[in-house]
Amino acid sequence: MTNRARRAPRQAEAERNDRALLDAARAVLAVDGAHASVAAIAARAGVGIGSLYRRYRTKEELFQRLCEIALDEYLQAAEEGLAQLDPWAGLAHYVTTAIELGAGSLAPIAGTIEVTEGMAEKNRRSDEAVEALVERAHAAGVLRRDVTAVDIALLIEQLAKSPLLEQLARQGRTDLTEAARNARERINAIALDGLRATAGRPLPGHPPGYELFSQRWAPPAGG
Amino acid sequence: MTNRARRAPRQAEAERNDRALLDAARAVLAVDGAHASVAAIAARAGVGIGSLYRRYRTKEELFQRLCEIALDEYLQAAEEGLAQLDPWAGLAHYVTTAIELGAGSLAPIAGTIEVTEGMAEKNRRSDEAVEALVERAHAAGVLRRDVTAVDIALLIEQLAKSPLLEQLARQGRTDLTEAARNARERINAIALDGLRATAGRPLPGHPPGYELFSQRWAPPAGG
DNA sequence: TTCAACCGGAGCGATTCACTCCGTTATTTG
DNA sequence: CAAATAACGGAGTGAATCGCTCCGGTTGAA
Repeated sequence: MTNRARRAPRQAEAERNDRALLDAARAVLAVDGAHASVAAIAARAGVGIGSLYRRYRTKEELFQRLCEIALDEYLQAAEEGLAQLDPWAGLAHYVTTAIELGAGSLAPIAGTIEVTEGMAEKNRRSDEAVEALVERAHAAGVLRRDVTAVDIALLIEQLAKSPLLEQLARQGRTDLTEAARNARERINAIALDGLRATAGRPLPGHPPGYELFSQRWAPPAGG
Repeated sequence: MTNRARRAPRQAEAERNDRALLDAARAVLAVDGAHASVAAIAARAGVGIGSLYRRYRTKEELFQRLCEIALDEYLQAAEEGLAQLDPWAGLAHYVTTAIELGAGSLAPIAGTIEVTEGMAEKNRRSDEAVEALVERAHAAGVLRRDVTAVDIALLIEQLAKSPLLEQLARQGRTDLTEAARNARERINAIALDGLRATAGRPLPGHPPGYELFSQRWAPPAGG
């Protein structure tokens, strides 16, 4: 009956659109946060809503894909850090890269989507790599002893969101984004210096447990 | 014509409700962020929506009142800091208090409401007090020299929002809020230590200008 | 030239929002 | 105790926005 299937006539365009959608989703999430709408994402990508929904059956599916990509990049950053010879430089590389990554995509949607097995797996491997980074830095005496891997993970999450950049984007003040990015780097540097072994009095309270950090993947209320 | 007007029959209840509304608004803003709805605020206060709208003509009016109260507290924290003899302790007092204040109320609505003259005035006085705190700390040699008052203001804004606490509240995991608060204090302490004169390499880039920070009061896009 | 695959976006139902309107309740006064 | 009235609560309203569907138009390999 059906003739031998033809090849897709506009397949190249489809692939370009897929990349554009993922990039646009990151950009819109960075600005609009958790309220990012599919319409805004499609518009930013220069693509119709229909095309978005041909590739991803639901909004959640798109966000899950985005999450997996971001987790890959987290893991890669941690491994890059381990590959560096200097323990402090390695840790600093991971922290700064993770902050930049989380700001763009992961932070706003963490906890709003269902966790896939692939995400959990990548998360586990990433945690192990960070733990190794921290142990190595401790052993070298460059990281203050009262700081744990969970402290660092929470610090990254705290610094990932950028309220100032979000607001500037909302106001359309693109002329100031460069200055805001500079300011953000300075703040990140301050926080990093607070992690050095030479800096500071003992931290208050007790080291936080892992259960606290892993909550960021848990689904919202009615569970 | 009209007899001499009677006194309000339920005036005491009205005053209690006003306080409850302001407290509830803070609590809801801390959890729901910018999407906090008047219905949620009224419910949290144990008050009907009608009662809220008898006291404040619009949602914005309520938020403006909240902002003015918060700005008073900012200013008070800065003056308390100046009153302390130890320059570092004074600065640390202001920073930690401001973070706590911003987290609860101001940060989510900054930039979404019109700025009243009273707000601008309080903001100006507060800025001056912080500038004095920073100068004193610089003079005493306890604050790293490459940090400016704007850096500190932006650091406070960055640390004010608490994504972890927000998410835990959204999940109803009230059992973990104590642990989260402990973790937050540790992170704040790390950042504070990063400000000490003893800690760290020179900061990257150049000192941010005031125009960047003052943007947080600017209204959204269509201006 | 043909036609399957891909495109874009108007439109749908559901949801949520800020806000209004009005019957009810509670306290003060005589 | 009874009358008067300010403050009460929340169902209801219209507008806005959301995720998603559906379908007529467009493209380009065969």
